[in-house]
Amino acid sequence: MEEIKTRFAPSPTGYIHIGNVRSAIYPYLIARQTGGKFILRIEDTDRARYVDGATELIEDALKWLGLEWDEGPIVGGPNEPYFQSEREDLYIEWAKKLINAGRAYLDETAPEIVDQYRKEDSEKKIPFLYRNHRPDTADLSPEETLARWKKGIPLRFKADPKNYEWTDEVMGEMHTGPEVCDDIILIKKDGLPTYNFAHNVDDAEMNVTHIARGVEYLSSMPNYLALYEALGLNRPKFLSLPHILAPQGNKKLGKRDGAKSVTEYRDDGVLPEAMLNYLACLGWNDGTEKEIYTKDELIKAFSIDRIQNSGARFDEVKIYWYNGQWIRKIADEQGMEALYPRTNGFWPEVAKNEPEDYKLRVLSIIYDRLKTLSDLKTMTDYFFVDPEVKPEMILENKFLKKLSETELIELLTMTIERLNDVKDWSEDGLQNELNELLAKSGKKPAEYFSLIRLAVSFAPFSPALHQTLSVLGSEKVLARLNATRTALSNN
RNA sequence: GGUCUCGUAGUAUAACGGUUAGUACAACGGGUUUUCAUCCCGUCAACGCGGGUUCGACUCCCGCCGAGAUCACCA
Repeated sequence: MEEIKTRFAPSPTGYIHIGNVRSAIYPYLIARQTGGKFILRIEDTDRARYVDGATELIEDALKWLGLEWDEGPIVGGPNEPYFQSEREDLYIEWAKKLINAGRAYLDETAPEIVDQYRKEDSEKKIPFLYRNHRPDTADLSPEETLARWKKGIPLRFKADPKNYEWTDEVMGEMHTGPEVCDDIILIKKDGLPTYNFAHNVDDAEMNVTHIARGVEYLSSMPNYLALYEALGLNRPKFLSLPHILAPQGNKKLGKRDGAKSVTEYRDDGVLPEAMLNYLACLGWNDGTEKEIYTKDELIKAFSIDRIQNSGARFDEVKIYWYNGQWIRKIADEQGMEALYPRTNGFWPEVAKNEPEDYKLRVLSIIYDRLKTLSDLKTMTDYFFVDPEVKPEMILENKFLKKLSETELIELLTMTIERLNDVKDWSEDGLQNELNELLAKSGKKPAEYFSLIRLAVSFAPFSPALHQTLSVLGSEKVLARLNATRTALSNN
């Protein structure tokens, strides 16, 4: 039984955004599911578009998502190197096979001339095919071609115009006619291969069994199949993955649409589990109503034939929903201690020197309000520093505005006096105290609790009152209640 | 223009000839002793159009319409 091998083969032209990372996720899942290998290959044959450091960005994103590769940069493998720019000799070798087979020719036609051909055909309203404009060098014998070929002379494939049929694992049975077969460039003027040639050579060399990539390559398939035949290669399985669509319009999501990099979501406090879960389920489902998948569950449940064949729109609102689910899932299943390390770097500046166990307690009462970890930055200040006292926030509160200032002050006084004597500041203990205070106040819960909540936090929202007070502790609570009472008195 | 692909609510999807067309996000309303959120309950909302085939079509066939991809010495 042949070992399953899949690959992700990005070009180092910048960061990986959520529009293209899915073509890493599905191959990864296929490899893991079958006990096969997942290869990372860097397709850097376009020197003009090469961006320094982009490879690291790609590696970083894959690692964060948990898509570890078995062969590729850093880890090596049996087909090193995994950078196409370092495999130049190999492509030349394979190109010579094509020359010897009479299926490749030298072409020094200037790009301007090619443009001219294109224009002429367009005016004649016939489809532009380069094979209708083959130069004289196309008739040279393999020996002559080989003898004249040197770096700097582009090499073209000699197409075999006919019907092609193949199976796309996602799109189904495909067939095209001879009109789409053309002479594609194999080796460029700079001596490096084009994508069209290099990736086929590499996939063959690396024994890739499943080629997954965006649907934009679907229309190039006949030319690739011609190449397979000319080289005597077996066809792997092909998966054309539909595009992830931009928020507006129906076009493929790209950087121009503001597609964020995968790691930008990491920096915003999205968990990799949530991102992987969401992206995997954007355009795939297992037929059940299950929504939340761990990586292992995805590996187990994934199947190629349930990949959606229409484009799916990326929904930032839903990724945040997934993230909230995952924050709670980790806390509830693995404990707050497991979630806590993930919050590193997401606390407000004022929490910098606070003890870990205190922050852990804050997290434990506020985690179910988080959509992203970075919400901690804006939601927890008052746990670490005394809030600015703003009497108007109390006076204008929808539940409190009907109470007089005198009443408010009396309620605060009553609370301060009672809490002064309380020794048990546990959540349960405070729950009881607050219930008794509420009864004694004669106010509605919304009135009394809102007052105390605002008096100690001056925040638009906060966790349950007894939890908030318990975590803050008697000293802070009493000081803040006093400060608020003083401010109201002076108002 | 040639070739190819796609088409269920605002979004993501289920259904694989017979269901009141299911689910999730969003929106809206309600419930849980305050707020925000979680959680729970509910409401709104979809088969692109037109022909066939069939006792019966979201499902099969044809046409149309709409959307997208591709036609580079970019990948």
